[in-house]
Amino acid sequence: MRSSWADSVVNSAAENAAAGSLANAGVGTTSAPTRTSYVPPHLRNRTPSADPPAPAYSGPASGGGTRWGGPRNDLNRSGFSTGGRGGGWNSRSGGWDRGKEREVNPFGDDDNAEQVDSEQENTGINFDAYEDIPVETSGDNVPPPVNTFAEIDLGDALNQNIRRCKYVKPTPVQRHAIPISLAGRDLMACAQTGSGKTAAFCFPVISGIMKGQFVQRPPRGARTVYPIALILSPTRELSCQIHEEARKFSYQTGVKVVVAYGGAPIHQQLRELERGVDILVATPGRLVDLLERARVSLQMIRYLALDEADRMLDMGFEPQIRKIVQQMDMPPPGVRQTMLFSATFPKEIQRLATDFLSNYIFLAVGRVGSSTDLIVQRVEFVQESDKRSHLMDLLHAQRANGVQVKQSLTLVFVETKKGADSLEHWLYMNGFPATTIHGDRTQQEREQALRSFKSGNTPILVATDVAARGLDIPHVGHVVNFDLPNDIDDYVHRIGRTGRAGKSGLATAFFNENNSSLARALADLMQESNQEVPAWLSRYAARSSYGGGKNRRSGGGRFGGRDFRKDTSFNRGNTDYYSGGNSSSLYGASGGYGGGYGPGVTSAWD
DNA sequence: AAAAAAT
Repeated sequence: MRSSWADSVVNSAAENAAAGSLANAGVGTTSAPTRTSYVPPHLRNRTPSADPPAPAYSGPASGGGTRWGGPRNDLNRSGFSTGGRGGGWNSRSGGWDRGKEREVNPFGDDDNAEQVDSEQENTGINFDAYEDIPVETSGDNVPPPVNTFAEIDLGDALNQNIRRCKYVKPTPVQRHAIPISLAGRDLMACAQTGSGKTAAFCFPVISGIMKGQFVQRPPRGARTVYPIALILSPTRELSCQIHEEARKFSYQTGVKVVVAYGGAPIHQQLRELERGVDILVATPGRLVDLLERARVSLQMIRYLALDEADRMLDMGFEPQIRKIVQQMDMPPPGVRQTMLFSATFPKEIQRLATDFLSNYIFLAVGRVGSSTDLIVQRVEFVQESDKRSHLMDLLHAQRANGVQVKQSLTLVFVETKKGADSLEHWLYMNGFPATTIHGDRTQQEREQALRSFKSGNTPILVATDVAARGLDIPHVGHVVNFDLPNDIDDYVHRIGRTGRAGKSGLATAFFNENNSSLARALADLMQESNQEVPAWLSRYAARSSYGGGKNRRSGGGRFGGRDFRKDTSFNRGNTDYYSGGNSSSLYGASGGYGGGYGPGVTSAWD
């Protein structure tokens, strides 16, 4: 049985489904297929007279609905009975009772949002660490930030979940991104994970789905589902994590969140989809599969969010993303609302991303604890042949220091999958319980490894870059870059696995001649974040030509990126990007934003 | 050159 709220509201629009592209080929409906054109969300659900032509559907499935949701009184009449569900957003206080018992409580508490669970410590965020974060916004008519959740009308159910999550007040990225998103604007946001970024794009989407009336469902029996929001991420584990968070936020809102990713049996995911989906969280490959099977249609997408957007648009992913966003049945920019989030945003990628955006706002949020350096970064010169024994020394020292194994996890990044396996084996042989996560392992093994690491069962995780981005693993006290990445942005993401949510952390890197191309960027980054830069590293940095190449900091300064529309070298002859009304605002205690790549400015990361 | 992402 379908159980997304949308299904409960209306079961209609057979003619649209029948007319809709490939998705419904062969799916028989009893109504005459009436070709209708796409109706943008802002034009839907007006008064009956403003609606598109009269509903044509008179099939056997229901007593009839209207296309695009129809007027509210109509929803109240037909929708509730067909779904057997109560409530709508206009009668929310009395509504949504059905399904409450059946929805698994993702908080694991007794359903009382007000109850304080003292056992469940630190699920929240250290908000004190966010006080003086610099924030920069640019674009036309930027909506002002909010200071409290109360200022925004997200709805009772969502507010209750916010309390359950112990979010007391919005983080900087939430303060700025939520009003922008609620205003319906497209957004390119440079913000650290672990500071409530997922919530920043989930809250407005959930709230919008709850309040919106853009409802569209295929006729009963059609196996195609029509999510209203799509969230894409570059790794399966990250998609899982976003799904888990989104489920908390949407608990008892009636908004249904489903995740789809590869490496896992597709049938269970298909079953979940058939039960109804409003928000689909997915990795690109599996989504393409679902689209080609016509099990998912993007026709009704109103919100598109790309997490780790710079990764999603880099060489490896770009074709797939273009296919999903531009070559299937997704509404174009300006019709859908698009939000791109990442901790780093190279300018080349920003330019690429404009293909997906419409009159967007750029938002940059400085690093967590920019004034207090929550992550201590160390670089040590270690020859390849000495790396293992050097790592062993670090681990022994850690153990000797009485760092509780269960309390402090160590994440070791290596360059290759083979290298990960062999290092894990060697560690294990030497008495350090370790596991590994990389793309050559089965999905089951990957998820098992992550669970085992998180639980402290194997407090050392050897990982490739599959674990570099977005994963929120509490208690990672130490990130070791056993092999340094070639790109400074990857380094930034990797060390961001520690020092999460305002907590402190340590990052150690093993550097040798093989990494000389990274020297300059690494030295700059460390200096910008007030780290001690070894003299030998500075010498390497001075020797290496800057070249303006890949390792140049994408944003410089305190942010993970700056709005490339302000960079003349990217705008020569393109006055569009200068189109007036560029408003810019700077919040924070660190003084005016200097711009450029000058030294001495605190760096942004993650 | 490596990593990730569908079967």
